[in-house]
Formats: sequence, structure tokens, C-alpha cells
Amino acid sequence: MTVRVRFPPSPTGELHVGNIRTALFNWLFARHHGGTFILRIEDTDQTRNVPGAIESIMESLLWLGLDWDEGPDPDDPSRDVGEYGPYVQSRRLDHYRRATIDLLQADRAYLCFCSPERLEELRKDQQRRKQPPKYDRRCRDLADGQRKELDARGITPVVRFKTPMAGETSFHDLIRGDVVFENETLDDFVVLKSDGYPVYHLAHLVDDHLMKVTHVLRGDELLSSTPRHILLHEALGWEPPALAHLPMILGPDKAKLSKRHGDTSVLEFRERGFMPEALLNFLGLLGWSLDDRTEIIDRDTFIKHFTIDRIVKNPAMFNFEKLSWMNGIYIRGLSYEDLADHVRPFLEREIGPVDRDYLVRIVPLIQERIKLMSEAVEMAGFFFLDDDLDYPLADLLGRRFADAPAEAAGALEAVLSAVRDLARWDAATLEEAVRPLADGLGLKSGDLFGLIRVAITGRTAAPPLFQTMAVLGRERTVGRIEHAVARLQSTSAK
RNA sequence: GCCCCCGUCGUCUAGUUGGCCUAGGACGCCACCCUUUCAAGGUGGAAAUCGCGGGUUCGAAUCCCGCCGGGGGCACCA
Repeated sequence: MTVRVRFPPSPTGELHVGNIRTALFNWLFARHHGGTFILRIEDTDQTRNVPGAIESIMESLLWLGLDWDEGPDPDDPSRDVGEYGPYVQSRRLDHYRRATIDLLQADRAYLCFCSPERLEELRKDQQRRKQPPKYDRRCRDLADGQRKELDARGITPVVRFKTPMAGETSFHDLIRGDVVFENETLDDFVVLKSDGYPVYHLAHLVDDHLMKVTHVLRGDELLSSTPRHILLHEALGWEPPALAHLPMILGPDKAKLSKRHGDTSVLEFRERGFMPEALLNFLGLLGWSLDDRTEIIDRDTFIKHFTIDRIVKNPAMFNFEKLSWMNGIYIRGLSYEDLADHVRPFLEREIGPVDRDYLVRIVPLIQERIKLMSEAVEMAGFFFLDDDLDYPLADLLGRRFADAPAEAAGALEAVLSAVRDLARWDAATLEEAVRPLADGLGLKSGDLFGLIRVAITGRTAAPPLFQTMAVLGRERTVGRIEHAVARLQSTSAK
């Protein structure tokens, strides 16, 4: 039997990291077993569908490198790839209708004419009395006459499943073991809505069956609705797939991670400068581990070793700090060319067109100083400015020159004359020319370097000084030091 | 309220059938080294009475029972 798994998002918005972790585990499981990974769109709630969501979901998956073997065509979601389509539920209504009719004919389901208002009232009343909110089965045993009368009034009924009122329903979960529910704690849930669309419980199960899904790896929040699915399978005479309920991903408040927790959409991670390899690595370790020490794991290694028995049961908090650290590791593993290409869009968004060759020379200076691509703007922006730098005078003076702006100006002038006409403009030559100056000026080299650093970068924390000067070029370096001297002289004159 | 799931350093986790665990690794934190700043890197450290209480056993994080805590579900949402 070849493994077939699916990832079934609803097109209600962007994919967030919790959901894509589920997608990742399914994808890894499929790839590990040489099976099939299916993308299916669950759009049976007509009121919640968001235009463009399908495209955005596909983009998220593909960015992370999670490709599907069957599902909507990435180039044209209105078309399908695979022989079990359509892969969008709104185009599979016949299947759900047929299953519903089967249920009705087998007397495992019934028409319910109760109004939403009545149900709402019922629920409120039950909550007030601290009772479990459950449908009271008023329509379960309607006489034919009553049914006809209600029908004649033009009420469109829903179809409810006839849940057994006694006994228990159990199933085996690949992660949690055997789980048992008392049927009396369940109620007669809706399978087909009055608008003719199926409810999730019915729809996903019909599709899984028709699409020959062998394993369902889904979030833990679905564990408590699983007995309904088992019951439905049984009523339809179908064999349920193997089940595995994945531990949830929590926000810092220990509640299930959601949009309430801020930047959790996958595409936002891309916007902030995370690499897909890093996010994949991080997500793969949320609830799964290779062994007792390995942290950096590439895609192929994940595929090679991914098995369900190494998935843990307990939920995991999403640790942004660790993800950032990991992203830094991946950044440092990039060649200068690749890093330049990664960083370029972030720079260009802020400061316009960037010369790639220049950038390739800059990138070694920031590679081990950034954890996010977006930080390149802050870290290396000064390389691209043509105007005079704008920075607080206090940064330039620092502690050493706080009360001695004239001395600072003098030091910088000494640097200028040592450097301005250098025959060669590279880091070694610059250092040779500047370092000896400190002694003559009666300064510690660190104080002198700090002064120059702020003058040419506008920052107190920056890449190594002489390499920075070398890459920045003679013209900008000299110009910025001159500007700093002028500022210092005008303040010391006061 | 009812049902289900979960419970090892702040966080992610190792701990497969009880002994090699005086509980290992990683992020973060602290210190030192390197050093012109910031990083990166290196070394070391603090940090978990394995939720609590009872058992079983020569021996339990690992088995049993009870309790507590956290989370999830209980829609004509998925």
C-alpha cells in the first residue's frame, strides 16, 4: 500500500506557521515513504472564503519547498493535477450529496427543521444551566406528517447524523494510542447545511475516502471530533484511514498559536527576512526530533529520518529567539553571492537600486552580524548613502571626547592627512597608515577607531573599521570624515 | 458544565522494553578568551527534587493509582 496523505487548508486567509507545520509533517511523511502528498482546498463555508487565499496558500507552501503531487495546478488553481480531482470541495458537491442520501436511506441521518434561532436559544439555555451544549434531537423522530407539514411551510432542512445514544466509540491514534469516547457525550451533528454544502466532518471524510488517503496527520484540536468521524465511516461502510493527532503549537501565552499572536503568517516570515530552509528546520523540530543533539537538519535528512514514532505528544511553544538564531546559522552558510542576492531586495525596497558587485563586497562584512535579511538595511545602509550622515553628536564624541570636541576634530584631521593621498586603498594599507597615529595623538587605538567609525558609518556598532573604509571607498570615507570635522569645529567654537 | 488530550531546565527537546540519568543537547542568560565597536567563534557556568502525593521494586523520569495544573473540543467554522 502506498502512502497517501493530504493537507487540507480552508481559503480563509494566509497560512500561518501552525498550519504549515502540519503541512510539513504530512509532506515529510509522504516523502519519507515515497508516497503522495495531496493539497485539497476546503471551501465549504461560503461565508468565510477570501479571494486570493488559495494563491497565497500555494505560495506559502512552495516558498517552504512543500510541493504537492495532486491538487490545484500551481500555475492555474482552477485546474487540477492528479486523478482524484477536483481538489476543491466546492466542486465536489455531488459526492457529499450522494453520501448524505446514503446516510438518509440507511436511516443513519435525518432531516432537521429547527431554526438557527431556536438552536441558539437552546444553546444559551444549556450554558446558563451549566449543561453541555448539545442538540436536543427534537427532529430525530419526526412523524412523516410532521415532516411534510414543516416541508410545506418552505423551511429548508439540514441533515443531521443519527449518533448512537449509547455505547462507546474508540479508535487508535498513532501518536496517542487508544482513545475512547462515550457516545452519550456526543450529539446529532449537522452533516449537510441548508445551503446544500456539507459540513467539514462529512466533506473531509468523503474526500479522504474517495482520494484513497491512507494516513491523516492533523492538529490535536481535531482529536475530540474524531469519534464523529469514526461513526460516520462506520455508517457509510468505509474503513477509516490511520490517524495521528499532532501536538499543537502555542503562542507565548500558552494558548493555541493564532493570528492573535502577531506575525505568524508564513509570508510575513519571508517579509521579515527568514530563509525557508531555516523556518523548515525550526518547524521540523517542533514536536519531532532526530536524536538527542542534532539541531541543524536539512531537507533531505528530515525526509530520510522522519517517522511518526519520533513525534512527541505535548504541545510546543513557538520560540522566535531560537528561530532567529537558526536563521543566522543559515545566513552564515551562504556564499557571498547568494547572500547578496538574498539581501538585495530588502535593501532596494528601502534605498533604491543597488549595484550587485558593490553589494558582494559589502556582504562579507555583515554576514555574521545579521540574523534576518531585513537587518541588512540597518547594518549596511550607510554604504549606500550619498548625503552627509545624520547621527547624534554624542555618538561621535563618545565617552572619551565628550568634553573635548576640538581634540576629536584634531584627531580626525590627522587621519585625513594620513589617508587622503594613500597610493593604495585597501584594508591593510589603511590600517598601516592609521593605527600608528593613535600613539602620536596620545590616544588609545580603540578611542581613535571609534571616532572614525561613527564618522564614516554613523553608527557605534559596525563592521570592522578598515575593511569598511576599504569597501566604502576613498571618496565617501574622506568626505564623511571631513563632514565630521566640520561638525566638531562648529560645536567647539561655541 | 461535560468530554478528550497533555505535564523533564524560562523555551524546544533526549530519555524506545525501569539500573550506563549524580537527567544529556539546543535557544536564551551569565562569565572569561579572542578583539578597534558590534557580531561570529571558543571555553566555562547558573538553570529541571523529571507537576504533586502515594504505591510496586533491590532500584522509577521511566510501571500502577489518586490529585493538581495547562490546553483543546462541545456551530448550518474548518
